[in-house]
Amino acid sequence: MLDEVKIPTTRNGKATFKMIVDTTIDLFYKQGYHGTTIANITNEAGIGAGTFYLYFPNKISLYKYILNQFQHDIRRTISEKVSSVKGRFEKEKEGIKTFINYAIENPHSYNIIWESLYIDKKLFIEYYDNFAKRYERGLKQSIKDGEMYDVNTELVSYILMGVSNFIGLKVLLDLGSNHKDVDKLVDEVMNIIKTGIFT
Amino acid sequence: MLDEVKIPTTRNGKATFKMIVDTTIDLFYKQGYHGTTIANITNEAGIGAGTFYLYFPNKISLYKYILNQFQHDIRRTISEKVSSVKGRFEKEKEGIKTFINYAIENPHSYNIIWESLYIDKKLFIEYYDNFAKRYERGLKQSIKDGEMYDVNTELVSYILMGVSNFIGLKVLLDLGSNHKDVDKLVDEVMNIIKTGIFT
DNA sequence: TCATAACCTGAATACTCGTTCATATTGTAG
DNA sequence: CTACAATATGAACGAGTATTCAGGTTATGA
Repeated sequence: MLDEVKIPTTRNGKATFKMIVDTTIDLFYKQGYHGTTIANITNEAGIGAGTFYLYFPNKISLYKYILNQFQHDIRRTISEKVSSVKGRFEKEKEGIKTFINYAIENPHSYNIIWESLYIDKKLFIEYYDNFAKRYERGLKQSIKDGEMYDVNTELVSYILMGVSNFIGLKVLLDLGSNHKDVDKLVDEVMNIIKTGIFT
Repeated sequence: MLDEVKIPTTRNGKATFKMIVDTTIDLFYKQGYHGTTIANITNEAGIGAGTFYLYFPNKISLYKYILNQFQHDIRRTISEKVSSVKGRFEKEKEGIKTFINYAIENPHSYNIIWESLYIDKKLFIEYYDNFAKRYERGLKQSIKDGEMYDVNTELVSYILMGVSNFIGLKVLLDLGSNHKDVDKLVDEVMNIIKTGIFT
């Protein structure tokens, strides 16, 4: 899946590799996976068409490489932020805040992750299944600690993913009224779902 | 946008038109928009390649036609079901239930609607913006009637859309544990979000 | 019955795209 | 300085693709 990618060893090679990846992230965001051609990528990156195949055996392997990068980055970012906060309610709030802020700072990631459903359904399922399971672990701990009612953790994790994804979508696509202050927006969202879920 | 579509007048023409639409819905679901060719459609439908262009000027116009059909159908189905129920909480429950049941019975619709984000972002924005606004109308009425706290209706509508979309996604893609009984599943979901939102 | 509008055809056209390959240029270890 | 591995090139190839068109078939209203 990823092992087909050839990581360059020299300084020049690394620069070219990075150029390909960065250019592609931008193009996938703007034109989508199917709307982006190898010619688009190599032209924009200022390299020959053949150079692309020095590092990636085909278009899909580059997509998977980028998707994987975002998955790791987004998880690391959230878990770092959340771990520095005490209490499940505050953790959830921080998690959603971080998720949405990440989406705003990396609008590319959002599009690219969702698009996996239309590139290879397995990738999409893997991603959300995994995300939900990580979520559940935290929720179960909070129930043990008595910070939360004994809810169905699986359902709650999907509910919270749904909420953060759609609020993120709203902010990203600038749907409805504008929300410049994400912190305040998330505070409001959390207030709405608070008493239903938290002790 | 839609006026380019030529609606047939004779019995034979109508049958061919319907054959094209039905076949395409199935193919878009199985192979995605970009993965489906006109040749796929005409072969599967058992018609000549040229026949396609008798009714649709191009592939995108057929996609828009199908998207529009689903939008109307899904809205009509939900509003019919919801109107026969009294009380905002029961209405919301019924709405989410109907939405998820619709998704299960028409798994094609879900895929096709979401895919709009990667075909023409405007279509996607239009769809959810519109859906949210309809949602808000109902919520505002319920606030007036004293059935609901004075919440931010815009946020609540996105929260509810997020919840129903992700629970629907979970059911459709068979993520995590199975839920054969949608009614019970939705009851559980509604219990979780109940006290936070409803009086 | 027959004129005519609606319907249908599929080979041909004019692309575009992913990928390959023979050849050329680096950078650097020894 | 040199050999050689890593890096780079872009024209050429082949497999598709959406769409057109010149010509054929059907159905129906008068």
